[in-house]
Amino acid sequence: MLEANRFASWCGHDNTGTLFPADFALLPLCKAPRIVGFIDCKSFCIVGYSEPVDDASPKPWTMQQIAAAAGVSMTTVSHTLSGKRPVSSATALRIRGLIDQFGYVPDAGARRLKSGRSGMIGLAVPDISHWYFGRIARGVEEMANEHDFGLIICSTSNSDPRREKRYFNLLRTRSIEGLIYTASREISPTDELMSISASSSPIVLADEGVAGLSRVPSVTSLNSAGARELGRHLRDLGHTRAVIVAGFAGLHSTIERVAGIRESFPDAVVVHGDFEVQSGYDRIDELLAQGVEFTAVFGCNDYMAVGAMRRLHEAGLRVPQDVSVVGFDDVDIAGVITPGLTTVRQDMLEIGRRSAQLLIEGLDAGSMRGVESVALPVEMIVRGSTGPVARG
Amino acid sequence: MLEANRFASWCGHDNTGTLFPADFALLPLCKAPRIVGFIDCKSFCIVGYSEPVDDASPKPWTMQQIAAAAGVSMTTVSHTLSGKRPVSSATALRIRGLIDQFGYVPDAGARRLKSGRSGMIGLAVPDISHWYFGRIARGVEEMANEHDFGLIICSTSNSDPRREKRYFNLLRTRSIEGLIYTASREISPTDELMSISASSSPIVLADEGVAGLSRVPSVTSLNSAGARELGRHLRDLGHTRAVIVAGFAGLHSTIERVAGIRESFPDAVVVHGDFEVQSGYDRIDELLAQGVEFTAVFGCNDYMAVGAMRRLHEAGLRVPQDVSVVGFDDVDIAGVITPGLTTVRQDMLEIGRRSAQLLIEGLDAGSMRGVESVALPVEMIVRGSTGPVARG
DNA sequence: CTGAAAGCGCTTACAG
DNA sequence: CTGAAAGCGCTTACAG
Repeated sequence: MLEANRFASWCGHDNTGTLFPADFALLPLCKAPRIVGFIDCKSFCIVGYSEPVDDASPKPWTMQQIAAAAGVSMTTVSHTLSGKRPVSSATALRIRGLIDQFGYVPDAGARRLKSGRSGMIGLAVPDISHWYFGRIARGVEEMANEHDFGLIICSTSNSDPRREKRYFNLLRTRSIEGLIYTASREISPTDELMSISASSSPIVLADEGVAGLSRVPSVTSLNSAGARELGRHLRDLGHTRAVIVAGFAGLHSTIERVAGIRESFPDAVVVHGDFEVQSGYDRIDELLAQGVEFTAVFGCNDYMAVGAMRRLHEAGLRVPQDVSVVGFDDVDIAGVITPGLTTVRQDMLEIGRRSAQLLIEGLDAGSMRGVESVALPVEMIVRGSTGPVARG
Repeated sequence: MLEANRFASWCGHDNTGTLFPADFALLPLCKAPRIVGFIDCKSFCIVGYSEPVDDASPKPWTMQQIAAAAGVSMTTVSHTLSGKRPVSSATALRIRGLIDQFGYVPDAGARRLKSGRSGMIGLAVPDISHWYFGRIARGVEEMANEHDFGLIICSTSNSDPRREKRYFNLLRTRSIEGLIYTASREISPTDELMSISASSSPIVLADEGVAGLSRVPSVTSLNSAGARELGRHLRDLGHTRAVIVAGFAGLHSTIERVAGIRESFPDAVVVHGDFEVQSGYDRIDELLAQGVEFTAVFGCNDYMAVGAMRRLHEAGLRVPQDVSVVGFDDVDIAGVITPGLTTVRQDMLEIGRRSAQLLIEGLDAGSMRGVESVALPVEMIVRGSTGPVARG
């Protein structure tokens, strides 16, 4: 009591309610009191708080302090929060009141240390600023949120090795409970992913399966079905000479899409781009220079198709009168450009959602063993970029 | 030794090196040994590991186990890792060897519990799948990575109150050390943000300042300068009758852009959209129906400008011969559509990078007090959507 | 319905 | 150059 003048406030309770001096509720949310002494733990405790230092980050309240203020044990506070065992309603009410008043929030790290669960999942994508991966991310986040998981994003930046390390370390340090991985290029068997996933870690592959990782569940589109449909569409329009601007040669999706198109165009010329507009432009440029003749262009994604259209336009070739062009994905711009791009719509949002769902399923089950891969249906969208082949 | 048959492996060392049985290195990375007994802590320890249960998530190694294997204290292992005090090079070498061999990674949660730092920052954006916010996210992530911070993404989904709660709780639970907040609409003074930021929490506003939060640093574009330039451009082309399809009325950026344009077009009609393509379309539709006459349209962002262009096209009005259209942002499609959209380029990537930089500065300094807001320059990009006003 | 106590896996004064 | 020990803030058997 010698230091009584340092006490700025006190709180007390009897077993029926809680008493606070008027100014107590006005304490800034983040200003943490130190318990300086106990008068009677069952009914009163003295609480002091440090001088107003709203500059440095103030220490948050602890469960210990809530317990002391409520005159109960931490056990009871903990159970009031978790609901894992009954707490008398009077006590619970009092504790909850204190928690609200103090603005107490349990420390996530401490919680995690005991429970072993961080409540976080990770998403590794090549570039979060791409529309395509952004949609996946949004789907993942929606589903994660529905299941009370937080989301940590890691851009792989098209395989920067330092970054690759980083997100797998998130898994290792238990910062995240599971990882959703979206491959951008072929994954070499030497990749860290291979060794990690070999030990049945909680990993789901989104959008792109990886050869040799059959035990890792994946969520992909039915690429072959979509490509087949596009092929038939152009075949039905009378086209016979086609070129395919494919993606990276090692990717599952590329292989599947090329195969699907080839069912209708077995002789189609195949060139490879990198999924960006410029590469579509460049490939068509090269083909034109080489004198290759064609009336149809398959872009393995919309961006390359757009690049192709631009080069055709510059060459004085009209779309679709002279050349028909199709893409894949149905990105936001596909319907905005003129002519609109005929393409196959992938539901990227759903790919993200389902990926998260599979991961969380596995997490809840304690193993990815029973989790099955998913292939989602796609839908052809016919717009103005395709038309009947020119006569003559 | 009665249970010797349960021991699958052992390890030992003398003070010059480490000895392991051949199969030891082949242990799956995540299979954790339990220390079953010590023969001589200074030279040998017996390690057993559980039956091969590659199904359930296996327990990772602990620092305790590394220390035991190396015959040193945890203190020394910890300091070998952190470098916070000298460790004899022989010991350090031995410990590092063990760490590599075991694939040990320190537990992030435990580390955080002691150090009080999670190494994570949060980013709250309305919708991560939008190109615009995706660019910000990417910039934030780049900078965060450079400073060894992880990034947690929270979509605010245009102010779903449940979500709003969630990301501020990340801050409260110490899951993240700081938050970058991108407002999508006007922030009401009753918002949680207001109360949180009032206590000088580590928060940075990206892209959009908020009235009444002067103490919270922000990173924005020079909206008025960009808008002024667009206004002059159209004025120079001879336009006099303009309409402005503005964004949400309460946003700083909207106010600034409208003001900038009005310097050249004080009488411009102002209508408000929601930044989406459809609203640009709808507003022009309404104006045409009302018989409003104009030769120039200012979209407060590119998407609305694109919507406006589409409606004009449908009305048989040519861009730019009959009506000139400008946008703001220079999103990816601005250069792809025909005609290309004249607009003002904002460097969203840099907005993200700088926001993260300010936040991390404040975090390192222990306070946001000295952190100054930033306004980034913008650049007008003239494309085909603007031209001289039609004579007559 | 409630509490005392152990312990999650680290870091860091304190003491050689 | 190194170690024993306290403690970060919780959760959870164990014991009433």
